[in-house]
Amino acid sequence: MFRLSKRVEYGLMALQHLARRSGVATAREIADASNIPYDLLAKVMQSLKRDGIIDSYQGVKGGYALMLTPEAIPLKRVIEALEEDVALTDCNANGAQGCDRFDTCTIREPLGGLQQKMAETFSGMTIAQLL
Amino acid sequence: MFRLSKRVEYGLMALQHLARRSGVATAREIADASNIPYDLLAKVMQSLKRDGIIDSYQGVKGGYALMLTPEAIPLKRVIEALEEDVALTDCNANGAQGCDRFDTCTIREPLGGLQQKMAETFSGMTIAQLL
DNA sequence: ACTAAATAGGATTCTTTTAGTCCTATATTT
DNA sequence: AAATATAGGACTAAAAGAATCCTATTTAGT
Ligand code: SF4
Ligand code: SF4
Repeated sequence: MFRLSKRVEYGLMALQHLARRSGVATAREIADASNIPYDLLAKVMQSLKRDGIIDSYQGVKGGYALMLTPEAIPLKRVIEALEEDVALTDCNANGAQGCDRFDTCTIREPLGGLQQKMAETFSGMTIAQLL
Repeated sequence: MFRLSKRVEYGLMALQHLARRSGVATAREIADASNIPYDLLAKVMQSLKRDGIIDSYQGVKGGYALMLTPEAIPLKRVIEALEEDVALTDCNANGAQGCDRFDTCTIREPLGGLQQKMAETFSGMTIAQLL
């Protein structure tokens, strides 16, 4: 329980790699360096690109590069770029539609506070702290 | 991602219920009150009992009651009583056996720190804060 | 002694999520 | 034109999570 998904782990490794080399790196290069499945990493990179955390260059000599300084990339952003529905509870993620018990639930509000604290923790750590 | 398991949600509801009534309550009563599947709750209660958070009484007029004051039951304990392998990463949960990349992994240590912060968050909130 | 109501716990099944793979299209450099 | 990259859809496999079923044991009350 509470595991970071592989997508997120791979994403962090990739961002760390990019931050260290501060230049362009290909998905293949990163996959080889970190021993992660290329196909999966490719998807992860695409998601990070869509979010605007990294930029991409196609074709030969292409690859990926950071769009921001490592200090400006909190883990929270990385996680949310790679996973939808990041939340402690269904209600927290999708409101009343997320859970039948929404109206009667007696633990919903306190858990909302907890979620808040979690978010702060993940906002407080950045890629810079992985270097 | 990051969802509390149903076991944990149900466990928290049950503990809240017991804390509010400060006496004995049956699994059936709690299940009905909170709209949760009885069979599943029954397992959850057994786990909480094994951990020593609650006590149980068998037979007619039996049920469950808190062994501790609500203030003395941090969420961390509840979660760990109900789930094994609570950790952000496989390595964090099972050490080197948990992951092939253990030796070469470059994000392991920083994530360890993050896990630490998470643990503090969950230690800092107790059942008393659900009342 | 018997019955009813409760916990204890094993085993199994169903569902959902996560991880991984495969294939094709498009862009760009040489 | 060929080689090397990203882009992205579709699919499959594996694992985790949730729920259910069934049987045994304990205990209060009659
Ligand atoms: S409303 Fe209550 S039961 Fe439903 S998801 Fe939120 S916390 Fe869980
Ligand atoms: S060693 Fe690295 S890859 Fe393996 S589980 Fe830990 S963080 Fe993830």
